[in-house]
Amino acid sequence: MFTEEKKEEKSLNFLEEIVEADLQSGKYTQIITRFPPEPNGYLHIGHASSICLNFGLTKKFPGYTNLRFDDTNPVTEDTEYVESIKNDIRWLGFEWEHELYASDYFDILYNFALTLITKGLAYVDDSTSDEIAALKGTPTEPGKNSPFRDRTVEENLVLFERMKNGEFPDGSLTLRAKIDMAHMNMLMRDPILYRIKHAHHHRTGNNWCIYPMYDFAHGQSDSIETVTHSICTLEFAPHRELYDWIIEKLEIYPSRQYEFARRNLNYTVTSKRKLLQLVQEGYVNGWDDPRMPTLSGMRRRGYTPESIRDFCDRIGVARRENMIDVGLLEFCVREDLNKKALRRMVVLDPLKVVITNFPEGVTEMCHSENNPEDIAAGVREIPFSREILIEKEDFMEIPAKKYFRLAPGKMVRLKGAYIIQCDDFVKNESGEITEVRCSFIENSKSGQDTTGINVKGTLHWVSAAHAAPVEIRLYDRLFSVEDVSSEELDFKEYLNPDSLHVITGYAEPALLDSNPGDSFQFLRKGYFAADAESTAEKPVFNRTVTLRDNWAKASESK
RNA sequence: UGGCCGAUGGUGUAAUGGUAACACAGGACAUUUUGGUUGUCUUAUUCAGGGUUCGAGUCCUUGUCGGCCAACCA
Repeated sequence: MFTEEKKEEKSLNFLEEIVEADLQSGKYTQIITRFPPEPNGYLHIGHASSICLNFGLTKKFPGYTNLRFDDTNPVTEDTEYVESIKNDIRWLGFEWEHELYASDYFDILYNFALTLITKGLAYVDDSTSDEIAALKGTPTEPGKNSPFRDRTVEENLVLFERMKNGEFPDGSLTLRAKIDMAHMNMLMRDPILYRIKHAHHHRTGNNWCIYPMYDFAHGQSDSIETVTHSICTLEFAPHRELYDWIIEKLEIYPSRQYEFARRNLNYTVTSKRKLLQLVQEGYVNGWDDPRMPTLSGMRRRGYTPESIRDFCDRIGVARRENMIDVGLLEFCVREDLNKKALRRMVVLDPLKVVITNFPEGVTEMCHSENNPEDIAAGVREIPFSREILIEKEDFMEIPAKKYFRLAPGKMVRLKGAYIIQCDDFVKNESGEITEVRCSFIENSKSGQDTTGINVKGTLHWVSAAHAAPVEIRLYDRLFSVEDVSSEELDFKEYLNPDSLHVITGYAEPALLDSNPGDSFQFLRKGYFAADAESTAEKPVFNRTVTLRDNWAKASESK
């Protein structure tokens, strides 16, 4: 018997095509990519895409990927971020070849600047920031030369050295490339290469008071590392001309830049500035708040690395603007957790049910599979007794059409236990149903049912006497509009007021056997992960995502 | 009135001059001791006009629409 391996050949994305062509033409025998975060914030779902792209390329083709921190702006950067970034990349499932820092190249970069000055391709400018802006021109008007543009090489060398030595205050002088103030590409109008910042750097301390700009650090860092394919987002496309110019004038290793469109998720913000604001102004409880689209937040929420990688894989990569439905991300995590998560019964909004024909004070053990998708996960014991708890929404005094849960006279299966029939119910003075009275059907116990009765509905339940109260945090999307950037008001105006509800749930005893980070499927309710701070004394579960719910969908549309 | 980059179902990605495919979302049915899962079916004159060609989503051209570019941020 032959089991034919019919692996559907997935077509290459445009970056893979470029790499494959470069490999086939013999331009390279191996490729080198890099993931270049600035350590000024936590990694988010958008970064995951870039990580999967860069590391994915060298997984598919010969070569390796470096982690390089783009730490050229000391005032916003911090080692806290360095650590979280490394942790998140590893959690996602990737390992870099070398851990590198642009700041390691400050000496080399300084010498590159000297080379440019010596070649008459860079000059020290005394202009203020406003003056530089004023002479820059606009996209439709050419700029004008700075009055300091024609200093001699010697003068520039001396001034640049004095800049480095700390003889000038912040913002007083800059080093600029001498290119063309009338260039169509604004970035080529004598871009600033170095600026003065008397600031403490997280790695170089107070060794430097001049720091290179992105354009004078990124391309050269790529070149120093002989990165073959430097992949970045579309907004850097105009920088490519400058990237190439610097490499050409410095006559260094010609790394090449390729751009892809950043991935946008609806109902989500991934701007570092906005995320920082949410954290600093207390709209969320830190970078790892489970509502945050940060990798640390998603981890705490219960997202698995596999599901995030699968998501990145499914959305692909291209060069056009996009808005991806967050529902796809939810689909990915459901699909992964469906295979892995152990099932447990937890009642979130309890209603007491008394089984009137079941003896008082007796506990009977029932059994249920831990995961119907995975027989190897085994079965567990669940105590059953005279008083149980079910969800309020699982009983209706006057059942709606096609409602096949509990209602007067109706029968339902209690998952893993007996079929019960509703005989009566009790209301309080305000008309609220406080108790449902049922009788269980003899010989209908799960696994040994000889009654032949076919019921439409199966409910999750928990024995009242054995129920363990657990804190449950119900999360919903953080924003109530698809795209805050296309709305008129400040993005915080669109925060979803219902993004978090904390309730007490009543769990079957088996749930208590869990550790922080463990994921479970609460039957019929969704996937939940034990919070990082969950303890045996105070168990806390975060809802990762609800289950698909066709009944809720159908009732909504009515 | 500038330059650069884009445009394929509701969404995302394919089709590399030769039958518009896959996934998600939506809809229908079946299965089910989770209204979960699973299975089947279903949803597009490829932004518009013109051109090249036996043949165009793909090449050329014009237009329209969208994004990006004037931080001592990355």
